[in-house]
Amino acid sequence: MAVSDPVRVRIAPSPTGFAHLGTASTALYNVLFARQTGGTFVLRIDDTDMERNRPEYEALIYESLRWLSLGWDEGPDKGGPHAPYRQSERVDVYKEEAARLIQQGKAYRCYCTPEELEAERRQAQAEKRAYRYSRRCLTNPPEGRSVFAVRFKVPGGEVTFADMVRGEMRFDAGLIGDFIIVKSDGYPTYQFASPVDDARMEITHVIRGEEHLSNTPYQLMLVDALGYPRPHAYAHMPLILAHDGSKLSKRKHPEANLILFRDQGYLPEALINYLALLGWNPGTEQEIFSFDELVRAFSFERVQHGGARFDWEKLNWINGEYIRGLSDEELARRLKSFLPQLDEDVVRRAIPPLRTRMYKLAQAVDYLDYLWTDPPTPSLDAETVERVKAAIDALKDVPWEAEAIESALENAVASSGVGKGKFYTPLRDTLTGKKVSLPIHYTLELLPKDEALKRLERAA
RNA sequence: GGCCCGUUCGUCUAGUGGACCAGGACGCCGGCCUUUCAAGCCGGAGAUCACGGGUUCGAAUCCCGUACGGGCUACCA
Repeated sequence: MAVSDPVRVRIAPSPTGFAHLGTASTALYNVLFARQTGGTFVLRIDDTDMERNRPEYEALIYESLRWLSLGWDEGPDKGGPHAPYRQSERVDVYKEEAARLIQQGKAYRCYCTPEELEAERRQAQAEKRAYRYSRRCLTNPPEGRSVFAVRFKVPGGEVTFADMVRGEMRFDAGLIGDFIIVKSDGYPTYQFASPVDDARMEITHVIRGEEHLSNTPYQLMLVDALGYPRPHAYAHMPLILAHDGSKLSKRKHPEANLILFRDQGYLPEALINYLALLGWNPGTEQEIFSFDELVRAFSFERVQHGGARFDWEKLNWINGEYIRGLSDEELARRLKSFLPQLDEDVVRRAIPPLRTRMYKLAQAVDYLDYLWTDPPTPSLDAETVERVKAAIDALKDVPWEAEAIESALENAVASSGVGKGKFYTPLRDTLTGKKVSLPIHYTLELLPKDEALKRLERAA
């Protein structure tokens, strides 16, 4: 592959579960690099696991990536010069390549049953040696069997390659046993399909998670055996870790589901910002980055080598920063789907007191649900009831607008002989049924005047 | 077991031989503001740089070893 080739990168998620944080993170780094170099970003669906694939998971990948504005230039839904982009639709390609390898003596059929392989493995373990396939089907194939997988005959030697984050990598392929490239169901394994497609789709830079670092020599041997040019470089990005330091996985960590972030009201641009900072840093003290700033600042040299724990607290802070930075119009627009019970006008009026109080959009519900639910009427002592009555009197003839309400209330407080806290707390309780609310004048104003007065009179 | 990657405040990190008895951010604690809760502002605590050996006048920074964590080693991806 010539160095001057236009950059082509890709992600290859498998639709075996919801789209998760790791997919977003890898996609982000790929997109950043593509935008930075004027390259092309390809989405390839890696659906070679017939047991676990589900079409709805593929739809979720599209939905999640689009939500994050991590759009692709070529993919199953858009087509492109290397279609199809779904591996299940490229089985002929892999079969053809496997046949070529077999013909050239670089791969062979393996008729071993899972039980036989398991026995080999056990044996090796018992003898305390590293397990490698015995090659019995190469040297002494069994007779009369028809079910087979295809194994790559590992040539051994040393495999070296350039990693943009870790530098020159070197692996001893002598330690790698012959591995399966086509499963007995006819579908390719990841180790086979991935490098074949990368080569055929002319991927120039393979940017993926660190879990694939040790897989790279497997794939490079295949690329060489097939006679394809190798990618210019790889970049193995640090893993996102769960709180306990283990790799964030779909099974163990359902909270890594991207759709859940959207549904809780994390802003896509805030999540992107946080993800970029997890494992990479600009070398300056800047923390908040627009997408364009990320495109300009990102570089693989400044990528962390070790995994990073996902920290909700910091994400919450960044998300809050973004929420506070939104215009009233924009915030109202984004809040809409979280507050279907409210008129646009009410949402709009709620924004000034609301915006500094949320670190995620779904919290608006906690502050505003008193507007569409009827709180229980508190039972107040005689003295408190007098104050509520005073509030009603003060409010009765006031224009229903926050400032007017505030000054009317302040007058009532002044002549009540108690402080604001003591005066407002029962009002808040009566109006919302909660101990925490927006400032009392906003709490009142957002409610229709008759409804507000009704609730107060009920308690008085 | 083998191979690979990693290890700086609770967390994310700055740091590439002397300016570091280690800087920033989140979180935490205290104060101010304040009707509650936030936001904002001010201040503070918090890291013997995993450990042990080297190299060097000098090491968080270089080398070796150990420990710990993670990944891969599947007819999962």
